[in-house]
Amino acid sequence: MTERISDAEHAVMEVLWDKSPLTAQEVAERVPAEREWSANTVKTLLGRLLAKNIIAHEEEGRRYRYRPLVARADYVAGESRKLMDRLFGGRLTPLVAHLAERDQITDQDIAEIEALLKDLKS
Amino acid sequence: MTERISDAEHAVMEVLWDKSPLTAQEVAERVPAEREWSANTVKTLLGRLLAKNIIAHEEEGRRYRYRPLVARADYVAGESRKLMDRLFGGRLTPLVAHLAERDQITDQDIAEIEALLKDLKS
DNA sequence: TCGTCACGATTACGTCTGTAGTCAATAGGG
DNA sequence: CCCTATTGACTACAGACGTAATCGTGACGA
Repeated sequence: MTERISDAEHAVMEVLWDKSPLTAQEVAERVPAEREWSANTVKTLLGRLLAKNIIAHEEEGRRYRYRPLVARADYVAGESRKLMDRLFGGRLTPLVAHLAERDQITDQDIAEIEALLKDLKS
Repeated sequence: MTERISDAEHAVMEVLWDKSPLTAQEVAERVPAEREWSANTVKTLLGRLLAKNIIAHEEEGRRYRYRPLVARADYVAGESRKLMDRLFGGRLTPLVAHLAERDQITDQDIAEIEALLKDLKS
């Protein structure tokens, strides 16, 4: 039942996942510079995330400190699954195969994944 | 420079990637039933995809037949890359690792991917 | 020939998103 | 004690999206 996180909201979440709790101002300072957001924009996004129950805030003097209510790993799992379901019929193999074909996989990737799979077996 | 494909538009694209060219009516018939779209909705989406230059149409008597201008593989590659960049720092290994941890990978997946990687190493 | 139907084009409209300005309260400096 | 700077709340607003009704035109059966 967790509500959708938009792209802009996601940028805010990454900041909070990296470190929390933070004040609105601290979040604004840590958001990637490319975004060039005004402090107000960040506050709006924090407000929307609050309304969606994706973050919480605790009073600290005359301001708030915000912290995530959902774990990054859960979010990431959901997004990964959605992509696999939508584009690869829910299977991981076609995803890996696709990326391999596209030369988006390096020799090092191959070695790392092989090691990973080896650990998983047994 | 290819424009964004929204979620609803993507459902239409899947139909056309599966078979094309198709008339608007044929597309409507083939769209997954869960969507429960009216024929008009499908036509609107076809119109938007046309405007975005993601599909083309050829006149056929008093109607059109629509066909994709972008390959599914290209779209899929773009979406996969976006996900990896956004959530896994652009690396494939963490994606696989994440799914493995989450038990979203089966023994068969492991075997298949191992075979795949073996082929790649030539 | 006339009404109806099949199509694409146009228009509609509420919601979500990205981005930000404005307002009200309050705490701190002078 | 008053002015100002900070901070969260509220408001704004254009563009994308999901979903669809309506309009205009040409084809086709009666």
